[in-house]
Amino acid sequence: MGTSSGRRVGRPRAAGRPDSGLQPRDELLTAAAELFTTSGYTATTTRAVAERAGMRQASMYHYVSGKEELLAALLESTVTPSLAYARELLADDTAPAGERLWRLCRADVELLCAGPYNLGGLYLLPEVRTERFAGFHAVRAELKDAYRQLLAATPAGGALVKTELDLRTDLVFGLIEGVILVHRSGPERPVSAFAEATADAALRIAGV
Amino acid sequence: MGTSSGRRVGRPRAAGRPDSGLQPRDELLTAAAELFTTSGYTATTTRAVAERAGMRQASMYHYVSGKEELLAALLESTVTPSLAYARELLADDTAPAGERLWRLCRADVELLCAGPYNLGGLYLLPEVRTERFAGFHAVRAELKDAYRQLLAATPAGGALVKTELDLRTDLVFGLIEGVILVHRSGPERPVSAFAEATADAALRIAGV
DNA sequence: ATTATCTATAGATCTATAGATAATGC
DNA sequence: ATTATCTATAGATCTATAGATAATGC
Repeated sequence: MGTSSGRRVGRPRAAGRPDSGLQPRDELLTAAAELFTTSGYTATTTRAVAERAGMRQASMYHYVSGKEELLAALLESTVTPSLAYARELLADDTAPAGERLWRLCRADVELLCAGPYNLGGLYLLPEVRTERFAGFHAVRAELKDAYRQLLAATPAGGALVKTELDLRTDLVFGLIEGVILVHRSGPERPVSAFAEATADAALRIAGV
Repeated sequence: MGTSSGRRVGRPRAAGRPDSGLQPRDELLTAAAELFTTSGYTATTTRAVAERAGMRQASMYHYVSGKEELLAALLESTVTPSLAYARELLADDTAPAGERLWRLCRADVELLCAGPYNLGGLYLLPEVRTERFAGFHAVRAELKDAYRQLLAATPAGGALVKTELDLRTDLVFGLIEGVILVHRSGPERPVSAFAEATADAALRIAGV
């Protein structure tokens, strides 16, 4: 029996929304993604999230402990795919490091620009500095370290002392994140071309 | 009679704070800058701002119409100095365009990283997209246009069609803004060296 | 019986205004 | 008299819990 179409256990929902086909928790995440990015995290109320997900405010607590949990899940979802790809690239010795770095940059920009919402900006929220989001920070630090390792493996990068390598890494990482934020202002541009141009720029910065 | 030391008209403040020497409105702006960047804009209450500025919540309304006005003023203060410098550079034909672009990048990074708070991140707030902040957007757009003009005036930039020029401008502007945001994570680095490295990177992106 | 919802609400805010008060200025 | 404050508060939230309810499952 499919979970989406069959009758479900429990009291029916009050507001008869068309069945999205998503699990309730995913409905909440989708709603949160839209509201957090368009209205802001703090300004978004639990009621707004729940209602957009098709349930009443109190019902949300059946699935998540509150807004923070939604934010944590969304943040991790922005970095995890890039990190998985970065790990693949680190393990692959067949391609030169410069080319692998280029691919990582392109993939990172595409993943973050392709989504319907600008989740990339959420990591700047002051709340995110909290211990509560240590998981996200760990994943992001690992991603940044992958950039560093790929950079270090290039001919140009191999010649750098640690301080210099850290600086280059920050510049490349800053470009990627900054470009994602700026991209929103001009979304009429095709993402794939933009991602490639950014990857080119990253390599120029890296000095490869 | 100095405004800072002499007795002042009006009922004395309740909480006896040391006289900061600032005008009350500036005390509010300073308090808001700190709180907006550390606790977040929406999460910061009017009470918190007023109290940190040394007055009671209600007294704030004597100087500003609310939080929005404070945010608008802070945002403009982050772009106005860079824009003033950009105008100077545009008018100066003695130096080559590439060098002027380099100086603008360096100044922009220095101005935003040198301040005690990371005001640069505030422009990403969803609230800022509102009509209320049209003034800030206008100033920021003018600054971005200065980048574009300097880029176009370089030998490499002169050869670009409009689409290409826009792309390069976005990449350079994205680098500058992204780097400012990333910088916070490693503030043990001297700002001036960092600003110069960023300006170098910007020129490499520009293809100059 | 189990489950996913709902309704209702206590307790804790937060903003913006109204009106009182304590200084200086003339 | 003018001014910069203060205290008090109405009205409008918002979060998280308690307890009721309406389905399915056995």
